[in-house]
Amino acid sequence: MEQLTNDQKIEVNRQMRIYSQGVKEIIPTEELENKLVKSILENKPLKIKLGLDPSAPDVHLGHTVVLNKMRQFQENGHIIQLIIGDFTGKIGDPTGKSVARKQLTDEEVKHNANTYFEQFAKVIDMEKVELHYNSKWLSKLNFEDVIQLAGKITVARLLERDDFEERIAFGKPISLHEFFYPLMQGYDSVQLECDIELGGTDQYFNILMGRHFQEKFGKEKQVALLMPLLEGLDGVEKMSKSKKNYIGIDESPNEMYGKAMSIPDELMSKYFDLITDFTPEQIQTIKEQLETAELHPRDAKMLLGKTIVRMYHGEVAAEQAEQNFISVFQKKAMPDEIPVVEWKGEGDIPITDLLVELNMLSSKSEARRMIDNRGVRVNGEQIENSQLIIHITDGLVIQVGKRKFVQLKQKQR
RNA sequence: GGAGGGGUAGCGAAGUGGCUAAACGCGGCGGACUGUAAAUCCGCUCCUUCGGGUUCGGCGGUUCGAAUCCGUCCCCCUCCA
Repeated sequence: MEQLTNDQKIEVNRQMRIYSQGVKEIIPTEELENKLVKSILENKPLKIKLGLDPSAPDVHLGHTVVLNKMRQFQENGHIIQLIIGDFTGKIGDPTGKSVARKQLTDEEVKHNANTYFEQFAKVIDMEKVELHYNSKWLSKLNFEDVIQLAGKITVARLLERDDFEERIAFGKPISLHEFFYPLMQGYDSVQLECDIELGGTDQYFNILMGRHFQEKFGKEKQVALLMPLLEGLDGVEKMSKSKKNYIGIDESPNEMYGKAMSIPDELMSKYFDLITDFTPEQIQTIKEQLETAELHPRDAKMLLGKTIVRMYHGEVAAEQAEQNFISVFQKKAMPDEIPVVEWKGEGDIPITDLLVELNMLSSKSEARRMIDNRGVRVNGEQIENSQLIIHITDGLVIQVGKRKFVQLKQKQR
């Protein structure tokens, strides 16, 4: 810090402030500062690593927590290194559940990677990203290399990982190959000489492995920058595709808005913190108003919903989504836009068959139950008889539950 | 290599020959209330042409009848070496 001019000091502090925002943990903070100093003195951008699992390409708001942070680095001229874990993906991150992971073909990996990129482009500048596939170096290691790598870490150290600890405590199996996941991920950092690795707090262990192995290989250690995990719509579990508690950044404005409205109240400020583009001051104000009950939680949520839609679909879509929500869910009107399904058959059909054929429900039994539970409406009218035969007419609106609507359009012949 | 324990619905967990399509809890879904929040209450939670059909790790057998008994295979855990 001493060798810096005043302006440069200010710059370091400015960046430090930005990067610390919303972060759960920086390990260690001083090193991040040192790296920034060095970067400025040598006029050399820092390399920021983000590892990606190639098997689940749907990008949701949970991912944007990290992506937003990436963008901040990018905006200050640092380099993002995206690593597609095509090799690692074959092993499977230890999750306790995925015992054997499906082996992806090269095409699938490519396709998934592209899906990521298209969606990432909504948050970061993909033109300026450095792209790597870790099979490039990992697939070249022979058994001896692997043993040597394994020799640089102790079993006790590996067992510290929460997930392993837990599984041992509960008598759950751990396959040996799972131990290699952190090794490989750590080796990636060695290869790419990463300065900083970003990730969710669930990546704590893996990211620290990067530091460990860099040191063992005589490289400068990377700084771990851990973002909080964003709980999904259920308010309990981490947002994830498999839990179906996510808001995808590709989803339609109405879906996004609606889902935002079902987020538990307690999570409001966290969402504002982590996934909106508001300034810290704006967020602070919202938090205070929520606390003093000046702002109704529902209204805060509407603002959140509108903001999310705006970020991914623009101002106009945001306004429309809000209007749609108000009319459909607050005033219980029909939505403006109902998915239209062409219907080739004509005449009469049992209601249960219709629901299944429209893919609104998965079996006739389910349809029958749904009707018995008063969850089905046709043209706004609640159906009470599951034996009902429906006469198809053009424009018929079928509703299942509160959210699922379909409008029939008779096919012209 | 040896000894023991275990595999039941999305998950946890009862059930050890018919009354079991399988208790109970969680989760999920629908309804009421509301703010598509929380809490609460009610209902549903394998398929079905409503006759029945297919389910309890896989396969085969015993039996009028099997999640339950027998054989075999697969998988998991614990302890000993």
